[in-house]
Amino acid sequence: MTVQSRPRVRFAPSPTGYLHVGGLRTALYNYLFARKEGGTFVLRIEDTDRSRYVEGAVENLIETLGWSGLDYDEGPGKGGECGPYIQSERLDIYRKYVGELLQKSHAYHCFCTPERLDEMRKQQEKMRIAPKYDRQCLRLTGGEAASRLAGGVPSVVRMKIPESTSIKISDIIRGEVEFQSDRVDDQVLLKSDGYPTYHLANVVDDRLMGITHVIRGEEWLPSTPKHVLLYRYFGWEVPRFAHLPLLLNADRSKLSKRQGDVAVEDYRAAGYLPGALVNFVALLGWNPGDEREIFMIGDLVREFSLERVGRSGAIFNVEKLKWINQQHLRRLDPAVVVEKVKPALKRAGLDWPDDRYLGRVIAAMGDRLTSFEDITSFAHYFFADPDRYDDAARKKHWSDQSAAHLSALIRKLEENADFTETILEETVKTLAAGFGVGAGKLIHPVRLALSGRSIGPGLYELMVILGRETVLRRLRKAVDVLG
RNA sequence: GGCGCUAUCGUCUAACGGUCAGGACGUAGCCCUCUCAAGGCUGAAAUACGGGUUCGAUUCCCGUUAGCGCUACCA
Repeated sequence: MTVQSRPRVRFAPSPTGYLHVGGLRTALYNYLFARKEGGTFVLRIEDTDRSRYVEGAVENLIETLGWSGLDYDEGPGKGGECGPYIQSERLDIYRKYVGELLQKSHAYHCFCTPERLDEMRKQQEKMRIAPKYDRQCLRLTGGEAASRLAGGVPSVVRMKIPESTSIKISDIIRGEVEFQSDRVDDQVLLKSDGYPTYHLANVVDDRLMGITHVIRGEEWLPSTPKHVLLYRYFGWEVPRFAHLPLLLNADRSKLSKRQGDVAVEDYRAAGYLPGALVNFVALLGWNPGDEREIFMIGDLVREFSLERVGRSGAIFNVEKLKWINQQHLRRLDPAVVVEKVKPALKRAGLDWPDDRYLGRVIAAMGDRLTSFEDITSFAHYFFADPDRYDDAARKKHWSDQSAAHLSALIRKLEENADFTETILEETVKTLAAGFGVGAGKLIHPVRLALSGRSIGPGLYELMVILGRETVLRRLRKAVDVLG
């Protein structure tokens, strides 16, 4: 019996610009698993491709992860026993382990030029065989290799894949998966620029950082045999694997830019709540086993298990996200909504008298808001006089008598001392009765005059919030403009 | 092409051999109503196909098909 130690997991993104929602979900499942099991969640930056490095991407990644509410225990800016947590700062470590592989003849130097490799692949394709390194440099004598190395010939280090064996991996989500070694390429481990490739750095770091469970996207499944082999070459215990189903575009291809927003920042900017986005992506591939759908992050921690993660890819459906966001929004304290809505209003150049006013607007909008940004469009008229009148609404609700009706209402409102919902309702209804029409014949044109549209909160509530002065101004303008 | 993964309503999913195949988003209709939301009720909507195994397959096995992923000195 071995002592069951607390699990350690990691999220290991490469800093290519922004946090992808697929990455968010991978991070989330790692986070949930760690928190649920009382383990440790590590953040590691995999920046071994210098050509793809984006300035500021690491900071942005950390910031966005923080916004999402996924706090990590060890990583850049946080420290920990196993640092540094940025791979470009660990080059010496990788070189050391490559040396060990070389010494054990589990790896070899390769001097083939990119041009030659290119040509080789073309030939293989022409012959309709699987593209695979032809091991030309494996046949080099030790002396030949040494002299080329000494002569400064550019080289890489490749791992030597054993012949005719099968590599079985056991995946928590997918069960047993078997690969034939003859189908596996002699993977480059160390590039000619001295940087490691993902495969080497990933295995070495996972080992050195004590990672017990590798929870990552399904796209890594085909390269897992290489990783398993590396663990064996080093004599290390292989961690548990869990390959997550992919997040998909509407056409079922791997979720990508160009088919909608894929950056967490995009959803943040659109006014979605972090808790809602997290709730939504959690449900893409996992479910609690019953019919609950609305979860705060703490609930997710309590309920999560890798066993309940599905195997098939899931389409990122924004409609459902909107609904979930709305569900989260209505559970929020109105005072919080007031604060959250302010930045959106400022960005839109809209002004408001005070918090009390904002509170009333939000109360009036009720469940109509599906995001904080909505207030700038759906509730625009609470902050500025309408500059145009919706055509469809006008056609439907504005009649030849409307101007006369509104003029009469204006006179009534000028006389009325009180400006309350009750009084207003009575005024409008009495007036309508006097004209011999239904209240709707007045209500709709008035709403159009006040808001420029035909949708929104109840009319009397709207009038009270706007106040007598604004109401009168807008009514007069409408009579003037709409005739 | 090779290798691998996957396959339940349009979408996210439940069912771990026996259910009228359930829920949610979306959608249609009705109710409520000054509009729009919200809410309530109702409806349409799925086990890819073909073989097995079994008294009985969504469920287990095989095949086919389809989709996706990987096949870089990218991750």
